Amino acid sequence: MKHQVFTIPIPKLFSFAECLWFLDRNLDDCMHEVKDGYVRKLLDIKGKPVLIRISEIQKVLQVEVLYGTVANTEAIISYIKEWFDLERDIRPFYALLKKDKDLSVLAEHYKRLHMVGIPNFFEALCWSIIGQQINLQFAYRVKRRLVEQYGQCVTYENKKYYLFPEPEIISTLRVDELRSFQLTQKKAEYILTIAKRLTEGALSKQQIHNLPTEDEMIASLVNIRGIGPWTANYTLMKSLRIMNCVPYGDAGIHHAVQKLKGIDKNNQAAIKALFDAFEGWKTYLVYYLWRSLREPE
DNA sequence: TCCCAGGGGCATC
DNA sequence: GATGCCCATGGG
Repeated sequence: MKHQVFTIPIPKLFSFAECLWFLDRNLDDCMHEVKDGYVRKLLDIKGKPVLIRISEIQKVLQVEVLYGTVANTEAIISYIKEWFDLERDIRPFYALLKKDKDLSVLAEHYKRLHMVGIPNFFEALCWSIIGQQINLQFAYRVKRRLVEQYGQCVTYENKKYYLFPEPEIISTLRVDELRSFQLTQKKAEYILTIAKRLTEGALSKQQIHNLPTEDEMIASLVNIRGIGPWTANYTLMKSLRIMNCVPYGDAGIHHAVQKLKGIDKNNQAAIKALFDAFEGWKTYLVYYLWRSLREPE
């Protein structure tokens, strides 16, 4: 059977190779597979699993539907645009980077890198809670176990591809069932509560997105147990692509500003001043600082 | 052994 | 509102 294939134009300042590098990062993320210049990922398109393969050919993204069929490709295209923050013109951000002699190297090293997001709101929340205060490799293992146990799965060429578990499924679990994935008691409770609120409709991505200001979005999220300022900012940046999110206190940011600008992690005023110079692009500065921590060197 | 990791809640003052 | 403690596991 012949696969559906279509293309998506890409903006001038966009690097698919940088997206792939970010997705791979030898961190063993179970939500996609990166190989030989392409990425495969299972999507939920109108309630049905659809496996896609994305590669770059002659300055367009080529999308191949490997499993499942779609009546029209709009839903897939809009997912990819969101995933890779594809339509954002990042030239103003580069102009700001170049103004700072210590940070201009970021523009040179990670040329045309766009933010790779987590469009699935529940996944973004769970991931940011799982990742709190533990090393990332361990966090990825916990996530993988959870996904492989409760996420919808499609097998293609003898490989398994997963959707992130639905909140409807997670909300029916008991705390001790979640704890068996090596979540702490508290984290298990947090994730369970969030799954229930999403299932009941008391919380949704759209509802948060509809709030008029970023401060109100933060306040609304922080109101939920388990979500503090760090998690709220992380989720807003990765899932809703809000552009002035800074998870202050983040260990990675501390390391990066120390390395690049010699700012001590306790010098909160200097850190705030640094970000304030990137009004409208604070999220991208966070993202590029994190990226700089994983420089192969 | 110790400290820390892409934190947050809670008690205490 | 600031501070200290707890959670829990694994890596360096």
